[in-house]
Amino acid sequence: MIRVLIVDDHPIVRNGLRGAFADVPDIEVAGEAGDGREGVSEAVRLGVDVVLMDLRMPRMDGVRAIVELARAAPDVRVLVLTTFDSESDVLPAVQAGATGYLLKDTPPEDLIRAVRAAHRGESVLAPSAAGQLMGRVRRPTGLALTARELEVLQLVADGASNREVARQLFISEASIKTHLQHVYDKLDVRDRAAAVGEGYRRGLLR
Amino acid sequence: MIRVLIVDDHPIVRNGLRGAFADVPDIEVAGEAGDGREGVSEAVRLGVDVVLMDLRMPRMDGVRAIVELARAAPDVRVLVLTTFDSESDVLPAVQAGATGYLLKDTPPEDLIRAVRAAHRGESVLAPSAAGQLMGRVRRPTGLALTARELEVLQLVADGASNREVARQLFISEASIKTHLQHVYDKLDVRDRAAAVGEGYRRGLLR
DNA sequence: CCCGGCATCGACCGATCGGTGGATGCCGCG
DNA sequence: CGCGGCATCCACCGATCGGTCGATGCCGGG
Repeated sequence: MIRVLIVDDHPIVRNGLRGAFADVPDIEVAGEAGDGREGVSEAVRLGVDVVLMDLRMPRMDGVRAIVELARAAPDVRVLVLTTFDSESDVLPAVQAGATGYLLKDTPPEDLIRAVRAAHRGESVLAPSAAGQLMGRVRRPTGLALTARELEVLQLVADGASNREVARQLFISEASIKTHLQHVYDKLDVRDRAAAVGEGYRRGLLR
Repeated sequence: MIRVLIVDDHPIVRNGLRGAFADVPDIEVAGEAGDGREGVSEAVRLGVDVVLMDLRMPRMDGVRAIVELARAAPDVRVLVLTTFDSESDVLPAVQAGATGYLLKDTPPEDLIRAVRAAHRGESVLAPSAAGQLMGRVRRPTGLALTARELEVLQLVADGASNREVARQLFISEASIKTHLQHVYDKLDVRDRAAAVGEGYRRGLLR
């Protein structure tokens, strides 16, 4: 039995979702919540397996709630269920730890499959949401620093000055400056701090 | 039936593990591999559910194998099973995508439970490994930048100079420098690039 | 009520960095 | 063979940054 919590600020939506699972034998709607804060506490209190989470809500938005939930109950799967016209929150939600991202116009049968999949820990993405992530993942491939440039950037991110990087790589400081200039050009930034920031945001560094 | 792959460079260890699952009805040892590279290809070829992975191996180490596997077969759960005296690889392994981290002195019955748990997507951590992660996760809480300091650091990470940060926050450049000095002290770094790097590594920035 | 943390601001100076315009050698590709 | 990409190196200069004194005002806890 998969225990589900419905978190949405519209009672009508909650009822609709509850109805979608009414005839499903292996899924039980264990509770409902009207905002993010209540969603987190209820998820913990009820010990649910999957949370259906809206994003735009009062008191605490869905992304924030996902973050809190990830800390309070890491085993709980969060399925984001948002309105069809707002697909721009995919990245924050996934980064926050959402297991899936669906739109509210998803057919009930697909929704049921998604809950089962989320319960198994599988990612469930609406096609449009998948596209958002693809673009995010593909970037590192498209924009490539050379091995040397990346090496230099990594050391800079670890706090090394140009001189220290030069010593560690057994080349001159002038070369370091050249490499960094190339990094700045490629990442479209103007200083080392921004380069480090972009490096992390693009997944080049870790 | 949970299909398991054993990846370890010691045949004796592999035999020992295989034996541990001999009388377990819901777990089937689908194959074995002697190094990371073979582990990845066998996991894909056999379509297993859970991989028991050693870390120190020839040709391709376990962490690297986990990374490859996460890309080639994201649904496969990896249970790291390493020697008792080397607990320092917890972070890399978990970051790479390991579902669990156990030591080789784990009793067979616990190991069996761990495989079932991993199959369900639950995290399984040896107590000592859990401690490693706790420390990592607690840091952001324990070491807190003030809201203002974080705000400044975020802007710096986005490429702003001190002057630009000052303008955006409607305060003087001198204050920015002071805030940054405090950030350097708290993060134990000496320049803005390293501060940005530490900020990302500690999860303060995103 | 006083102390400490936080945020704000100023001044000074040396060190470092970023920008520019070069240069060389190696290697692979057409 | 010539071209481009990569890595290496040099010099110069202005801008920025980091380090270190200092200071003020606000606020909340002991």
